[in-house]
Amino acid sequence: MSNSKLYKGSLNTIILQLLNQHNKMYGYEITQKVKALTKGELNITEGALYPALHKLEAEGLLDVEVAKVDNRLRKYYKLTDTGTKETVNKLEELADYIKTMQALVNPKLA
Amino acid sequence: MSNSKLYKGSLNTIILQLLNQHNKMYGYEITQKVKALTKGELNITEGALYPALHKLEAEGLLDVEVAKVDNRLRKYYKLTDTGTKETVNKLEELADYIKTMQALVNPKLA
DNA sequence: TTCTTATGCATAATAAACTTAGGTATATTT
DNA sequence: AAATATACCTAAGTTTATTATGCATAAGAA
Repeated sequence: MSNSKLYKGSLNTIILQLLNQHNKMYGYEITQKVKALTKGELNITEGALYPALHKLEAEGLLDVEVAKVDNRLRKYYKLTDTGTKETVNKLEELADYIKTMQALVNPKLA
Repeated sequence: MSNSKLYKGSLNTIILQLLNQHNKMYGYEITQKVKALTKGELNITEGALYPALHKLEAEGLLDVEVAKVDNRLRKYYKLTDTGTKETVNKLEELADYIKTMQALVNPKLA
C-alpha cells in the first residue's frame, strides 16, 4: 500500500469514497484509479483489496454485478443505500482524524 | 484508542511528536495529555502504549530514565538524536498522508 | 512466435498494530 | 472502608495489510 503505516485502516474509506464518486467500479480499476489519483504514492495491493471488497459486500455495503469484457471477467461493485450512508460516516471520521492529528501535532493552532 | 480505525498506525507518530514538544514524559502522562489535547476523542490504551514505548526504546529512538515520585515509579522517556530525526520523518509522512487522502476524497481540489 | 507485461480474479501464510482483559502496587478521594 | 486515580506491565485474540502464490486471457515486444 505504502511504506507509511498511516494508511492502515484507510482502505475501506478509500474504496467507499471511490465508489461514491464513480458509481460502479471493478477491483483492478480501483487499484489503477488510486495509483493515478495519488501519482503513484499509493498502491493498493490485491491481497488487501479483494478481501476488503468481499467483506464490504458481506456487510451489505456493496452490491456486485459480474460482467464479461473481452472474454475476461469483471466484478463491478456499487454502493448500496447502507453503503452510501456508511460512506458519509467514513468521510466524517477522516475529517475528524485529520483535525485531531493536527491538534496533536500543532497544538498552537488548536 | 478510538472507534475510528484511521488511528491505526498513528501511535508512534503521536508519541514521538509529544516527546518532541515536551522533552520528557512518562507513559501515564502521555495518555492524559492525548486525552486532554483531543478533548476526549482519543484515548491511548495502555496495552498499546507500553509495548510501543518499549519498541521505540529498543530501536534507539527513545531513552529512558526511571524516577520515583510520591513513592510511585515513573519511567521518563525522551527522544534520542535518532528519535528526533525520525520524528521529522513521521511528521512529513503525516502531512503526505493527509494530502494524499484529500486528493482521493476530493479530487476536484487536487 | 515465444516471452513478457497487462488485465482480472482469488486465497493462504505471515507480520504488525491494536484491543481486551487481565495483573501488581501506591495515593487520594468519597 | 471502598472506590478512583496514578503508574507500571503482559498475554491472548482480532483486525488489517503484506507477501507469495495461483489461475486465466489479451496485448505487446523480442
